[in-house]
Amino acid sequence: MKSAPVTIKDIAKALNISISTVSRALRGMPEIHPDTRSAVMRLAEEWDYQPNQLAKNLAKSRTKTIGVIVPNLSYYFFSAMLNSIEDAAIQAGYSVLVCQSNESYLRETMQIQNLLRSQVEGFILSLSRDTSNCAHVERLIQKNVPLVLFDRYADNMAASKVMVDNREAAFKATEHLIENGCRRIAFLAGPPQLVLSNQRLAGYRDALTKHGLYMGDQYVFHCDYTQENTLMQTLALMSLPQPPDGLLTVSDRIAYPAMYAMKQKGVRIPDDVAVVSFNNEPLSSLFSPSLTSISQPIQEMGMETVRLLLRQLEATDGPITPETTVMPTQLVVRESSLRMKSADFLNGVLSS
Amino acid sequence: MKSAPVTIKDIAKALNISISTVSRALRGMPEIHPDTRSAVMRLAEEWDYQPNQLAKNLAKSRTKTIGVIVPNLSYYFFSAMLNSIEDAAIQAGYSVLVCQSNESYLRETMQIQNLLRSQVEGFILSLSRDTSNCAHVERLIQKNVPLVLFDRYADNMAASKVMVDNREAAFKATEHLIENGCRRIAFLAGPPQLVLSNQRLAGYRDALTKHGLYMGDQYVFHCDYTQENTLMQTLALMSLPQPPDGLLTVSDRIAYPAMYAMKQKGVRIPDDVAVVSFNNEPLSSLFSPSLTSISQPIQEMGMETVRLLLRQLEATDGPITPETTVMPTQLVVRESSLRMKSADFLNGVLSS
DNA sequence: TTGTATGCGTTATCAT
DNA sequence: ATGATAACGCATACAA
Repeated sequence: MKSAPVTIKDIAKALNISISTVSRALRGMPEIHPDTRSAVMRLAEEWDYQPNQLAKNLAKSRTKTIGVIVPNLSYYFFSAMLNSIEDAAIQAGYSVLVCQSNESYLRETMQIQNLLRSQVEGFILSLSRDTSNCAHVERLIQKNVPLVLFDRYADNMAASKVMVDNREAAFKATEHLIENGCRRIAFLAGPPQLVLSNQRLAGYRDALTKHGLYMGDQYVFHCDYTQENTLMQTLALMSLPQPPDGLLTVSDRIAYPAMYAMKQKGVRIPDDVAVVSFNNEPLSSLFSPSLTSISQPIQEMGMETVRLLLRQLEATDGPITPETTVMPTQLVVRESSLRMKSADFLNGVLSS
Repeated sequence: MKSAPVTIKDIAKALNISISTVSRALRGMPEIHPDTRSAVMRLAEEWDYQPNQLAKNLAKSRTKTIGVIVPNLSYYFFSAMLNSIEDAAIQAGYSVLVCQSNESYLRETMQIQNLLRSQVEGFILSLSRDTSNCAHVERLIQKNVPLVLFDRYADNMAASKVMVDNREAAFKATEHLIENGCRRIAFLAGPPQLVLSNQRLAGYRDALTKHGLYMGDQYVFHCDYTQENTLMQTLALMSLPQPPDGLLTVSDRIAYPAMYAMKQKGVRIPDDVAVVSFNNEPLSSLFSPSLTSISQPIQEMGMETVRLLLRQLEATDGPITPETTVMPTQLVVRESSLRMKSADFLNGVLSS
């Protein structure tokens, strides 16, 4: 039971002037007489007038709003990206509508439709785990709706993308394990339909091959990002006839339960199994052992994503050719992968 | 550069009928002739017609939308609450607009204003860390805008609230520490302006007093929820002339860095210091030692929050008297607080 | 400097 | 069963 909100019509009536004058005064147009303006402002203030954004947007046929859909905001990576995206968007005068797909293809499709109906002018999108069919995204592209994908994208899509060099990152992570004496390196991958998971898998294979350690994918297991599933996959991995002595995981969120399961089994980290992961969440440094992880430049990725979208939003002449930005990663070495032999340690100390 | 979206007017023109007929057909009104309806539907489908939600809402003067403002979605508690709230809201035919205050009072005020302008019909709100002045919320109440606060609320506000029994929870957590042999129990509290922090502080004091262990607040330190600050406070705590042998923290998010700092200092957990915390995040069971924590019924809290809001939204006769729901918590005991003396252990084994 | 009139895309109240 | 037409709250081109 709330009273009807005050409109410019109310103000106009009270002041005995026309609504257009009120409208102009409120928006600070220069042609308005100072007295009129101050009278309008006073009343608006006093009545706590709030412009109706719906009406405003409808009248201008513009919302200056972009829709953001991510799989799940409880993942550090996505909530951090959201913050970065929001900052950049606000900076550019846009506001943001956020939705979660909850890793569901169906929900993703519905969210796109909802946002479309809410007249968002463009999309920033990271695909759900269960999205293999991309017809819904293709339709956006066909309609020339400005769109940028980040992190979780699909191949063969004529859309702008922002991502890190997943292959290279996995390659250097794997090499790091090799340098630390690992010979049987396992990979806890993500769902097979995730491009980024496959790219990281490729980097992992390449590194092993380069060092003559590739023995097929017997050490590759796929996880679905849930804790239970990861625990199971890890146990399966460790009960292999020849258990691994090194482990690469596709995400910190997978590394945590994996490390837990191994510790429960009496496996020492890094001595028995060295671990490297992806994402470098703030928590990864607090675990014991602290977790070596690939860090992504989240801040910059968010800004870049918005930049690519703005380029499309503000394009005047025809559809824009999609751009892809590949950003660099950094391996943050911590305890979970450091197996310093005493000789190496001494060398390190002496040479510094 | 996207082409103008199709409207009912376009469909009407193409079919040579009036827009009202199209509108009715699209909404499945019974009075429409089957042939007309199917013709309209066909074209709408073919052209991928999307109703303009702005226009719809403006015409109906209803948005069926509720605004949710939380401090930060990267906290597990808040993103989990959001999921629960969204589910319940959708269930009731409402959609949700989410905003983060980023723990800033200013931002919180702006978000409220933005949501108000977007014509949300009600608010679900958890106050920012920096919110001590509550004029912005009071104004909502004065305007009779439906509103429910959860978790982070302020006292003396005539609004509906959902929370857990913080005092009781802290009391039983502290008693648990005492039962496990702790005699000098410290409390890493949150910012002093957070009501929930003070309530937990009260429960902590009461438990100590009851057992004759209260020695003033020399063991109470306030954290601001950042990792760095928590590390510092923990180090300060441990360098007290008589360091604590038990630790209660106001949040898992504070417990993680605290445990990390202690381990760095060679403090053994739980032997030297036993730890109990709040929130029972999924990760708390993966740390080593696994973390004893107070669990809140997030799913139920979200549903209850929405229920209280709906009661206001759908009230017809005058303003509703605010309701407060206090929900139960559960102490989930794990390794960080379990100091089983060998005798107890044997008893436990023998009696089972 | 101000007012009038029209439109934004839809719903809803009249008629017909 | 369908068609005009007036809202909804605001912006804006055109008049005055």
